[in-house]
Amino acid sequence: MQNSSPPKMNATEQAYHGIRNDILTGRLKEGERLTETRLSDDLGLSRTPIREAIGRLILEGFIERQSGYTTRVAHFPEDEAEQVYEIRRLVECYSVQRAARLATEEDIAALRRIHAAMQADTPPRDQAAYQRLTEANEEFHRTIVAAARSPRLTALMTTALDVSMVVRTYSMFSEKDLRRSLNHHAELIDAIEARAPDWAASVMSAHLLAGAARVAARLKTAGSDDGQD
Amino acid sequence: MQNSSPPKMNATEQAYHGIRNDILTGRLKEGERLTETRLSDDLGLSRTPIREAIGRLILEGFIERQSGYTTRVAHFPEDEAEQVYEIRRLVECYSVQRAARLATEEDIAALRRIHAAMQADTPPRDQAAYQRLTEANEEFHRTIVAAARSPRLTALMTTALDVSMVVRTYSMFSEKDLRRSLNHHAELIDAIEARAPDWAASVMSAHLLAGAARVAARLKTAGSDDGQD
DNA sequence: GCGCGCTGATCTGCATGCAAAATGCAGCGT
DNA sequence: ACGCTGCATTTTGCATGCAGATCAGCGCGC
Repeated sequence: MQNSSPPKMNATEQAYHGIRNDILTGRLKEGERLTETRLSDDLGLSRTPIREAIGRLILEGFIERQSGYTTRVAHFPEDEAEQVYEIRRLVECYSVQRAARLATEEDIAALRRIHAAMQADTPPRDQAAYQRLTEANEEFHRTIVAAARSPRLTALMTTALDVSMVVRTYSMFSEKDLRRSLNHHAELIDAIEARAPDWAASVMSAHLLAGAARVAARLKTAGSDDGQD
Repeated sequence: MQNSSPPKMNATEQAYHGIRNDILTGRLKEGERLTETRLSDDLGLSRTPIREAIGRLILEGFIERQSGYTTRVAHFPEDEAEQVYEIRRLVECYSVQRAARLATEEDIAALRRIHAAMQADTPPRDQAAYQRLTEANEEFHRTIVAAARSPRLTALMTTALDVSMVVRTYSMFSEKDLRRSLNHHAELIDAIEARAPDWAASVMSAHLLAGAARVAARLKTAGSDDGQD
């Protein structure tokens, strides 16, 4: 199910995304023991890329080393999604504050470009459009963090935002949600361009709290049909 | 200079700490190109642990992949230390808020134990005492984050707090600073025990801002005698 | 004289081999 | 019947080998 769509990816990335995906979709259950050999067999790769992927997943908290030679899938609390949104709120509100002070014209132009692309895909006509929206959204947020000109934040983001995909949000946005999200993005750009850090931070906070609320509402109703890609 | 003190460490950790140390002390200069072969020669290890260390250092932002086969030491902005303290403030204030709600009796007992050990070493009589203080301090903060019961936060912390050691702060604390820091710690424990999230967060904020101010003051005066160990 | 393509050297990504450490199971002793 | 010790197996950590990609310097053409 995840084999053919991204054609160009080196073995380590394949291993990383493959294992992570298997954890998120539940193919690898919480607490299950992992061995490099089995994973390398399952994914058709050698142990080296598997090792590197496992190392990263341990750093990110998806996998835990118990003692010596025992490695297990981590156990996730039920408030995982809420946690991710809270942490993103901390990091991204701060980032956008800095971005409002430090963003260059190029940064702002890039944001506008991404925003335009997202508008063109709203409402999304097919699955591919959803895919593009999700990726553009990530790119948008990543661009803001990059505009904050802090290598530390960027490094944190590659951990935290990747994690945020735990809940592949965009595929469950209603059109109303999507439009609101787009409006937030537009307002964020305006606030950055106006060099108004507090304005930008407030919008970002609303943006992420809205996202969190949507996920929370969804988790309350449905609990079964996840794991769609 | 970093070879004999920690006797038990596997090759990957050795590589990680070795390279990171060489970057922090300036032995590897900003922008310098790195090759696995040279590093493995320098550190007397094979390429495999070097590769894994490089991978982690890239995630943490110490090293950058330029294009294809070119890997360089990252370039650090001058406000690096300030950045680290700001990010820690975001993450740790939030952590201690959660800790104030979720900490167990064991967590609080552990904090008290660490605190007592730090008091016993204050004022520090020798270099070893400084070392112990630094480590106990890290352990204290890590314990608080762990008490927040959020794997995400913990994962973030292993990136962000490790980074914070960029500035090996404790060796430049005056006795007054040390006492204030200890008082903060004591107050943090009390606030957590009293289940007072906002109180705890405020103290943590003060604690880290005080630390940041100290570093800032130091960077303003001295700029030469760093790189001690 | 200067730019461009080409070739050799270098470097990374990945696979595999090997030794040491850990696991777990069976047989022994109590 | 139960716990413990010892051994076979498994698993990781690290080293090394190899192929493809990249880089750097040279010669050729303009």
